[in-house]
Parts: sequence; structure tokens; C-alpha cells
Amino acid sequence: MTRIDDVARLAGVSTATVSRALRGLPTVSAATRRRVQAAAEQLQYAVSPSASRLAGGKTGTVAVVVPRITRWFFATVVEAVEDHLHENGYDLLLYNLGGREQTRRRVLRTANLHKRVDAIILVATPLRPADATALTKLDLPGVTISSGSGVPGWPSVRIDDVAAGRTATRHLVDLGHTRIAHISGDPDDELAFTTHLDRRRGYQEALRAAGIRPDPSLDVESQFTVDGGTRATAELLARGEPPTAIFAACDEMAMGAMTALRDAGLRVPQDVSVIGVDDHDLAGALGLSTIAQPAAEQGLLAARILLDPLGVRAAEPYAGSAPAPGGGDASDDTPARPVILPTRLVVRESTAPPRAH
Amino acid sequence: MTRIDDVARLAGVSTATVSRALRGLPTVSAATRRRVQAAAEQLQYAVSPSASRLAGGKTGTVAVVVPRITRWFFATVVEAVEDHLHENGYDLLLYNLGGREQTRRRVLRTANLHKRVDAIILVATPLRPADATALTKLDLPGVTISSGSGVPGWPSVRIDDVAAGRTATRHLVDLGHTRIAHISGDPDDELAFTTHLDRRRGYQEALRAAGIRPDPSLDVESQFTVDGGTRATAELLARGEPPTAIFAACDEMAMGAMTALRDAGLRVPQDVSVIGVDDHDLAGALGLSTIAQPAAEQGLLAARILLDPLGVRAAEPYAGSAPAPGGGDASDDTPARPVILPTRLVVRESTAPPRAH
DNA sequence: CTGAAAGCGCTTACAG
DNA sequence: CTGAAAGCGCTTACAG
Repeated sequence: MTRIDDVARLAGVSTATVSRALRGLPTVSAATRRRVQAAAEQLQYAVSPSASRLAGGKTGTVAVVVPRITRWFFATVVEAVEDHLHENGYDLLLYNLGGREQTRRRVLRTANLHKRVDAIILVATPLRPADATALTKLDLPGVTISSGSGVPGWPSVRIDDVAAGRTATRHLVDLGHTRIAHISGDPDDELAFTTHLDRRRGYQEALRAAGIRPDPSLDVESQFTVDGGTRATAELLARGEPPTAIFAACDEMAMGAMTALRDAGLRVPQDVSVIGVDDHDLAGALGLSTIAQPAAEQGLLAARILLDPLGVRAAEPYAGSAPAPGGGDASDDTPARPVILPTRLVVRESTAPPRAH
Repeated sequence: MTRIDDVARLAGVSTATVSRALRGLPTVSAATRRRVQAAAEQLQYAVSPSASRLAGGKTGTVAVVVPRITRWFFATVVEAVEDHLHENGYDLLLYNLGGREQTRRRVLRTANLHKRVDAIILVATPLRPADATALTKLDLPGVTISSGSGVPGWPSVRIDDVAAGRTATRHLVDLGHTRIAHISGDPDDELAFTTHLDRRRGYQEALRAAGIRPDPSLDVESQFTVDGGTRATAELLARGEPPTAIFAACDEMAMGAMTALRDAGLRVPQDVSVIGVDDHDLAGALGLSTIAQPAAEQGLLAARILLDPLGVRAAEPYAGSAPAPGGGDASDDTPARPVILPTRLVVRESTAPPRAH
């Protein structure tokens, strides 16, 4: 492969000048830059990332950590992040935790990330205090999306999960429901993952505001998946008199609930109303009422927060390394105020007044 | 950060020995290795990937290219690939084409991939002849999943799309349908992407085998998405007398079709039967009949094909660089015979005999 | 089994 | 605005 020396020779300049010219540094005359670019093009030169990273100390790479890339919310976030990163010349290293503690530890605890990436985006990743400390010690800029406690000094992007739970539940209350069940997050999850706790809190608040006492027998825990929703609903039905409405902590669980209800011979919404959170791609197809959250926007915003502070420019054909991203001041121990994006109640066919009405 | 010299000094050996010991090379005495490992642990040493890559010529990274990470099939494939790669100490660089020709070109045509990764997994990525040539010139091992023409010398993993189309359509024929519509791939896609062409071919073959002449007015093209399915079905219905059954080229389109039918006041399956391909996570929730294809298996198999030939060992705590992957003999111009994984008809509630019966 | 030394291909002060 | 030279932190023949 052609190296920087080849380009330098052809252009009649030093390798230092080639390096500067191709990276768009201002200290190169227009004429020289053109000559260098022409030479590079002619030789089909592409900078060696390894060499560039070693010499420059920047990796031009961002790590994105998600719990499960197969879930709608995470795939949508990753797509938006990927777009913005590549648009700006950064590579994306994907880490999918897949629910395994071992993987979580490997990603969060090792010094791997330190020398491998310039920045980190953590999506809905549960963190133990020790994890947060380790991440802070990496001294890398980072952003969390939809993460519970967050990392000290890292900006965070999220929605108001308490409000989401409240709005969903109030919608059911407003329709006249009083026996409102809730299916929610993983009981095995001993980590500080607050999403489902917050949504449940909103549920309970809305019930109490309506003068309804939360009934523990109507509150079932399961996984944040279609199957989880199915199982939780089956358990709910096994407990006795069914509720007239179910608030599921995410759309996938809501969809699972719809299946379980149908399998039990109950109709949605005539017998049981169902509402979720997300506005999943398929919510429309299923007629699922939901609290819509802007997933792509959260991803884009996180990527922007990371890249913009240092004045990242658009990727150039021969850009060797992108400027280091900033955005998180790791030395600042006060958690930055999270950016809260708005949610929106979307009423479809899965919610209706209870039959008694 | 601690460097290799620090470890060498503490262990009382040369940096060369540290390098060998931590990478598990056999030419190190057990006693020395233990000493080095202890020193590395004590200093919390982690190898610098950039330096290791530059010196060793291996990146320990695999590029995974998908059309849209938000689609069920691709997310599922990526999850399986990610797991196997990280399990073996490789990093995963994600490229999401997102349907933009510009992105496709950037990923496929530049020399970027060349110096950035050791191997490539291309998932359902349409290739022009020039693209395939460029990829071959990279002289990197690669595997394609579900890709049309493939890359000369690269192994490929896929299902038999013609058979999938045939089985789906025959299921409808067996139920007694004769007015069977098909909704399928992107009309704007001028590339050699064969998935939807093959599924359509299977559809037409099954019709002819049943003595039914394929009716062009029952064959609508759209995108491989929920929205695409909705639009295609709306167009189909606008053309006049509705079909009694629809074979959608993927489950997402099938789900979109179900929405469009419902919006038009038609019931599934009483008025119109619907069948797709995939066995999407939500197919069960929607009661969608489908041709199930093993997505995770295809991803895992592709990753294995890439990594196994060189006897990849499990990742070690301090493994600096993984062995170079092999599997594709880029100098071999005869396309390897594709590995074909089996599909399976899954009958749920969305298909039934036509009403006239 | 181990070490000294060269080299991987860039970027970055430093000097001009 | 440009160049000579050092240096980034490893790995790999080569020699022993």
C-alpha cells in the first residue's frame, strides 16, 4: 500500500506537510494543499489509522454500549448515532451487553475502552457505583442515554420516565378504568437501572392522584421484551380477576401482553385496554396506544453533544483522524443536568373505556 | 498509563518477552509468564491497540455492514456476530448503510476498510460489479450473509429465497387461494440485490405449478419495511378487486399489510390471508403466518467461518491482538458454494381458506 | 526460552 | 508556510 512518503515524494513536499494538508490544517498554502491532494488521489492513498492513532493519540472512534441491539429503542438510537458519527469521520465500536453480567463487566471494567476509543455513549446501561467510578477514571468524554444514575460529569439525554408512566396511567384513568395493572422491568436486575422504577412511580402517582390505591397484585415484573410481556400477563391472569387495563413499561411488553390476552380469550380493548411506552415501529400496525418517545433524536443529540464542542468538521476524503471529541468534563463531579426530551400520548385502538361503562 | 516497559521492568524481563507472555505465545517459560502476568495485573496494564496494530499489522477488528440496523433480521444477525467476535477478542465496527447511496459508496469504495479491519461481514448489501471488484482488491477475508451476487472468493451464508417464496405461496394455494398478491422489494433499487427477486420467483413458480397465471396487477413493489407494506397494500387495494391472500416478502411488510387491510375494513384472515418471511419477534404477537429463517444462526455461522480457520482462541485478559482471521481465499475466483440454512413454514392465525370456500 | 534492535507509518513540537 | 527529527508503544525477525 502507498504510504505517506510516497505521497510526499510525488508532491515534492515533506511527510509533515502531507499530513497537515490532508487533515485540512490551516497552516498549508492553497497551492501546496492542491498538489498534495492530487498526489494522494493519484496514488489512492489512505492514511493508516493505527499509525495515525499511535502518533496522534486520537482513535477517531466512539464506543456505543447498548443492552440489546435487537430491541426497537436501542436499534433506533444506534442508527442515529452511527449516522452522525460516520458523517463526521468517526468509527463506531458496538458493544451489545446481551444481558450477561460477564459481558457487562468486560466492557465496563477493563482498561480496554481507554486506549481504544475517544469517547463513550452508554445507552440504558445499568451501572454499579464501582462501574461509574471506573468510567470516570478513564478520563474520557462520554454521554449517557436513558441511564439511571449516570456517570459523574457526563451529560445525559433522556425522557421523563415518571411523567411517561403518569401520562399513560392517567389516560387509562380518564377512560374510566380503576383496575389498572402494570407490567414492568426485570426483577433479577439488582442494578441501579431506573427506567422501569420511574415508570412505575409515575403509574402509582397517577393512581393515587385519582384516589386509587395501587394494588400489588396488579403489579408484575418481567423482562423488557415481547416474551416478558406475555409471561407477565399470563401471571397476572392467573392471579384471579383480570384488570380492565394494563400499562406496560414498554411497547414490546405491551405487544406481548396483547398476545397473552388474546390467547386467554380476552379482547383488546373491549375486555382489557393496553398501553405501552415507545411508539415502536409496529405500534401503529398493532393499533397500540402508547407514550411516544423520540429515540433517534436522543441518539443524535448524544452524538452531537459529544462531537460538537470541539468544532468537528464534516469528514474529508482523506481525513486521517478526527479531532478529539469533548462534551463531558470528567473532572467535574457535579452531574450535568440531563437533557429531557418530550414524550407524547398517542391514542390508538388498544385503549377504550371499560365495559361496565 | 502504564506501558509495556513498565511491566518489563517490574517483571525483570525484556519488552519482547512481555509481549510474548501476555499474548500467550508458546515460547515463554511458565515461570516467566506467571511473573509477567502478575506484573501486568499489578500495574493494570492494557496493551495499546494502536501500537499493537501498527507493529503487528493486525487490527483485531471486523467490519459488519448492514442495510438497516433497525430491521429485525439485521439487528438479530448483528447481535449474534457481536457475541462471537467479542467472545474471541475482536472488536466490531458497525456500518449502517441506511439506504443512502452516498454512504454505500463511502463504505465500499474507499480504502478505509483496508487498513481499519482484518475482515468484513457484508449483510444483504447490494453490490455493483465495481464494488465486488473493489472488495476483492482489498485482499481481506470476508463473508456475505444473504447477499445477492456475493464477492468472488468469499464464503456466503443464506437461505434459499426461491424456496421460501415457493413454500409461502404454496401454503396459500393449498388453502384454496387463487387470487394471491405479492408485495416485495424496492423498485428504486437498481442494484443486484436478489433477495426479493428470488422470493418473487418462488412465488411465481408456485403459482404456475398450481396452474395459476401470475397476474402483474397483483404484484406490487415497495420498501422492505412496515410502511412499505402498508403503502404497497393500499396501492393493491386501489387497483380494484382485492386479492384473497397476500404473500409479503418479509414479515415487516406483512405487518404493514395487516394494518392497511384493517384500515380498509378488511379482516385477516377472513377477508384476506397474509403470510411473510422471517419469523420476526412480533410475528407471534400478531398471529402472523410466516416462513421462519434462522437469523442469529446465519450471523454466528458467518462469524465462525471468518474466525475459526486460524484457530482463534478465547479472548485473554491482556490479549493485545487476536490472530488474523481467515476463511476467504481472496485469490480464488470461483465463488465458494454458499451455506444454505433451512427455513420452516410457521402457520399462525393470519392465513385461512378464502371465504368462498 | 530470551533479549537488543529495527521498524511499523504516522503526527508533533521545534526551528526556520 | 514548511521541513528535519523525534517519538508514539508495540511486535518481529534475528541472534544467541
